[in-house]
Amino acid sequence: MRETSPSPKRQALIDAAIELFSQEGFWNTTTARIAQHAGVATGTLFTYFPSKNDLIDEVYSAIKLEAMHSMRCTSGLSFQETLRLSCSGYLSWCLQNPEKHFLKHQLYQENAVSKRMQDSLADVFRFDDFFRQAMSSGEIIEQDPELLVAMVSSQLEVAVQHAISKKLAPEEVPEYAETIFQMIWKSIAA
Amino acid sequence: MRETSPSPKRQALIDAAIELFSQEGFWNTTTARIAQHAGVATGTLFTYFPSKNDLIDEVYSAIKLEAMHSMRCTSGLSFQETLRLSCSGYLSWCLQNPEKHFLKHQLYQENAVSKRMQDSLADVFRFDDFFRQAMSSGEIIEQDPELLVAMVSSQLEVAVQHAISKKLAPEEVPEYAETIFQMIWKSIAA
Amino acid sequence: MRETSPSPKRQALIDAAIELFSQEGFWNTTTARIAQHAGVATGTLFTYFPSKNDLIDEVYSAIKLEAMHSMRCTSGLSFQETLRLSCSGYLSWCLQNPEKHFLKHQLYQENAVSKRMQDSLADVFRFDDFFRQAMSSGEIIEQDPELLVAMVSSQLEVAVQHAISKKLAPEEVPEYAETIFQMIWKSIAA
Amino acid sequence: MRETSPSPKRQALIDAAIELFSQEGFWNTTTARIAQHAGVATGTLFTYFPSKNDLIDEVYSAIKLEAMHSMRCTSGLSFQETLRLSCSGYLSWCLQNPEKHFLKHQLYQENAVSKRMQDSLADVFRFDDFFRQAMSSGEIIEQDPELLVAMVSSQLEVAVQHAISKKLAPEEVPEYAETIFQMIWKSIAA
DNA sequence: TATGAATGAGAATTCATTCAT
DNA sequence: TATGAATGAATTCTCATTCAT
Repeated sequence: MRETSPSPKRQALIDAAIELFSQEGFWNTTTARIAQHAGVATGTLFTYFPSKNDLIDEVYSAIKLEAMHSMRCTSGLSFQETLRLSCSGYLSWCLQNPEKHFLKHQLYQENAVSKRMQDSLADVFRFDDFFRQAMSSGEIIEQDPELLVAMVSSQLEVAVQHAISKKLAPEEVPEYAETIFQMIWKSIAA
Repeated sequence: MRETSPSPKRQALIDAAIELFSQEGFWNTTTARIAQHAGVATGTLFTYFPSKNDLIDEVYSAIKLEAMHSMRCTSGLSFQETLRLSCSGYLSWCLQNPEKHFLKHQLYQENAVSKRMQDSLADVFRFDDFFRQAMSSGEIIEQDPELLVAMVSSQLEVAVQHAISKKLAPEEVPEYAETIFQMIWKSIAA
Repeated sequence: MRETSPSPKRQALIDAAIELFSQEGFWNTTTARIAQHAGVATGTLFTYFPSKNDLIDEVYSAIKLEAMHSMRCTSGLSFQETLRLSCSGYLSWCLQNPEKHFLKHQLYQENAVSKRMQDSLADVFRFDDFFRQAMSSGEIIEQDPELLVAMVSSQLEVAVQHAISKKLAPEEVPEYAETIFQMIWKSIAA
Repeated sequence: MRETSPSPKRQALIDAAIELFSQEGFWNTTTARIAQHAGVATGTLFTYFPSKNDLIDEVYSAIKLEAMHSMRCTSGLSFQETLRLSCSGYLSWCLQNPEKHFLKHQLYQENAVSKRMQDSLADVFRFDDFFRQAMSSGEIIEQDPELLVAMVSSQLEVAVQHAISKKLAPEEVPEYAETIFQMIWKSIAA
């Protein structure tokens, strides 16, 4: 099902960057190490990415897109049900890709991602619209949608972090996800 | 009530570091600039802090202590009331010290703070014990106390961030704090 | 009368190099840009020129030859008349090809041209012989012919530079050329 | 008679730069080599000069000032006499400092010197004013003073170059200087 | 011949840290 | 203690040149 990747070296560089950034942190990872880890020459990195910062943008974008994809769910469901599935979908993805989850958080917090890339990604996912709708239909409390989105996101992040640090077994995830969802839902339900 | 600080230069360095780190980011601030901003010679920084990382630990510790102090409240109150006061106290402090709040978050996320310092601070504030108690008295849901503490903390962080970005006026804070507390409380109340 | 050029790509590369070198300077122009500007692949440059330095030699040679050609004049004239025509011819050519004139000077001064190429070109134009003759016939002062040639050349260069910086109009050129020639002639006339 | 130099390392760096630039050319000399040649660490160069370009400006300025100094002569003399002394003074200096003379020319031609520095030096020596005066008193031909200055300068440069390449003996210099002056004078005398 | 992705040896510059004063 | 010039390893990025296709 995978499309022929546009450039194996480019992908190798992104993969290497993800691995090293999440292991050593972004500022402690040199472009030389990334290239080496990707099995290419130092200069090759710069054939694909004009600068280290551009590489970071691409890494962040790639992870963010993948993460967002994990929350996509069938339409036609109620807001509550959609949110439930989104939460559990995201939780599962994070637990299967802990280093990506960590790195996404990290890059964002470190302000390593360019404003340009942040804006371009923000335009793609309009969660606040989704919440606004639920608000007008009286399902959730009346609050700034942006605040609610941020609240829910951060609760999810904490839940992920906790599950990782507790080394939650796969079979425990569904129940854990439901517990978390209940906490989240109680905090925003009308 | 303040004790005579052990060394004005040491404090000047910490203050300069806080200001510059929060303005330019930790990795973009050189020790030379910190010293200069503190009005001392470059070498002097190293008479007080063995390395840049030690300075960061001290900076983090100083901010964290101050932040924690803002949540201290009179004993003899119920858990709910204590939490309510803690939340509003912390929110107020953050809104009055946005750059410190920001920096605390930043340093923590960037893994710039040494494990040693993190552990030593965690020992000082035993929030989980506090939550454990409330749990056994049936006031809040049965969940890993660590998870609950993390959840509540992160919800507070989001609330702060949102208030800052929305430039909340001082007179609006009490009501905002209560709203936030309600959301938090609903998510953990038994 | 022009022979079919041995290779259009080779010529395109030389032309592109002339344009870019004179615009950005030799050391700031990469072989990749030259190739791109010439509409060929980066590697192609090296099928025609073993190295960047060889390209420079060729560029210099091409310009020098063209410049020298502008001074060729009908035989049978007196030394003075020949020199007068040479001066005005060279001046005209320079003013019509300011970037080539500039580049020729530049490459020469920067020692970018190989000794090999410099010698090989010096062999082609035997100006000193021409001056030596005039010297023995008593038309010009007794001095090392090499010195006189260099003097006259440099005076011409200055005249060109000045005309360019003053943006001399085409109709003013003949009079200017004559003025310059008078100065030159006075300095070497017996 | 020498004043205590403001910084021996700074001077050592300038001296090393002069030597290496004139031997290998500016673009082929790395900052590392300059530092090494000056007997200091690589980083030290940048304590004294913010960038390689700033070092070049300083080198050029130092040489230019020294060269100009060689032309200073007692006032109260006629224009012709002043020019004669200037020419011979400059010639002597160049022959005693061939590598500085060469480098000055080189840096100027390569456009390695910043416009800022060129302008600041041009303001110091107002040769054109000097020529303008002689022109109004009828001593030299009526021409753009800038052109005359450039002409005379370039004739001198050629004379220097020639003397160096011919390895003129010191005792031959006075006579050579006079010959050159005669050629120059004839070309501009009224 | 022609291509252009890949190479990797440098290059300029930075900066935490040292140390003689 | 305090200083700040000096250090030099480390970093990002460049670019002439190669070579498999």
